[in-house]
Amino acid sequence: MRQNRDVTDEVLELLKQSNLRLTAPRLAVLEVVEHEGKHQDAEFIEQAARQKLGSLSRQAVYDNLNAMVAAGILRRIEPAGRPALYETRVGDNHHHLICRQCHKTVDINCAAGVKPCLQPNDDHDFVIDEAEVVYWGLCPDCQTEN
Amino acid sequence: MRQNRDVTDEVLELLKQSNLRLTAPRLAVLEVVEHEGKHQDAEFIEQAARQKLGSLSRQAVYDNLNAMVAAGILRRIEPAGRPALYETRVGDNHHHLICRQCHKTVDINCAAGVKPCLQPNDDHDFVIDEAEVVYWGLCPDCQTEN
DNA sequence: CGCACTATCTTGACTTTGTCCAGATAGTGC
DNA sequence: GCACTATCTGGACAAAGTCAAGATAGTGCG
Repeated sequence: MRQNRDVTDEVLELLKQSNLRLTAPRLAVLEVVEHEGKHQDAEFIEQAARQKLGSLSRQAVYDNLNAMVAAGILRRIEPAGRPALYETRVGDNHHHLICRQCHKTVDINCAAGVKPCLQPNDDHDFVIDEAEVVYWGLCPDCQTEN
Repeated sequence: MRQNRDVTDEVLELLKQSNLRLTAPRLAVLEVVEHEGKHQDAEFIEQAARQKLGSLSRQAVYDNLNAMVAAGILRRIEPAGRPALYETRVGDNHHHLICRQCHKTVDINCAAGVKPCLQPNDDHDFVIDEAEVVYWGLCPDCQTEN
């Protein structure tokens, strides 16, 4: 089965490079993350991908999400106290802005663009490879609701 | 019972202001977070506080940690994929640097010092109150172990 | 095309981290 | 010393995700 009409050649290439096979569950998960709106959690992805396929195990969803994060095809963000979210925009090291109330999540462009975009004054002799930034606040809708 | 010899008057004042009573479990939890080393998780705090008191329920630990975080006496950080950590240094909006391998966590002074220390180019009309930064890397020990 | 190799999927139990609930206990202000 | 209610206890429960073992199915190669 190759319903890869919705998956770019670039991504197919990435999958191949990581020895990741083109399975129906994998492509379904990928399409959900790419097209069903950004920053979805595993629960949503599971439901949507299962609907596409008819049936799909939870484990296949987690396996695929983990495999594709490891391969650099997806990016995972883990906001404090919330389930992990997945997105396809990788490689530009952008950041995230999350509403404290409704948890709406939007991308924030990173001025530097490359990791680590920030350098601490004192690195404690660590080798730092990433500066992860989460902005917290209230979205326009939640501001007026108070 | 008032074994508050190890708790500063300043903290006692903060507790009082938040209607937080001076209970043995509360003081034990506070002392652990203040003195047993920074950036400990709930599990460690529970063990250490229970040892101080003889017995202590898990729920009391979580209740106290949550209450004191809400009161601004403790700060909670939640590194991706890890249990929450607690620390007493509040009010200076410092950041954290975490080893990807052993999870050693150290404070990173924030240049600005006040929240939000970073402002995105485009705030999407959110009201942003905090920029949370986590630096990820390898600590000196874990660099050499490879 | 057909085979073998092994990545992936399925099912279902399990783990970790933490919350909810109800009743008993104990600080605190007056 | 009392009342008021914050807090503690014990135990069930919940969310998010992992582990394990066997069945299934992509893929490269001949």
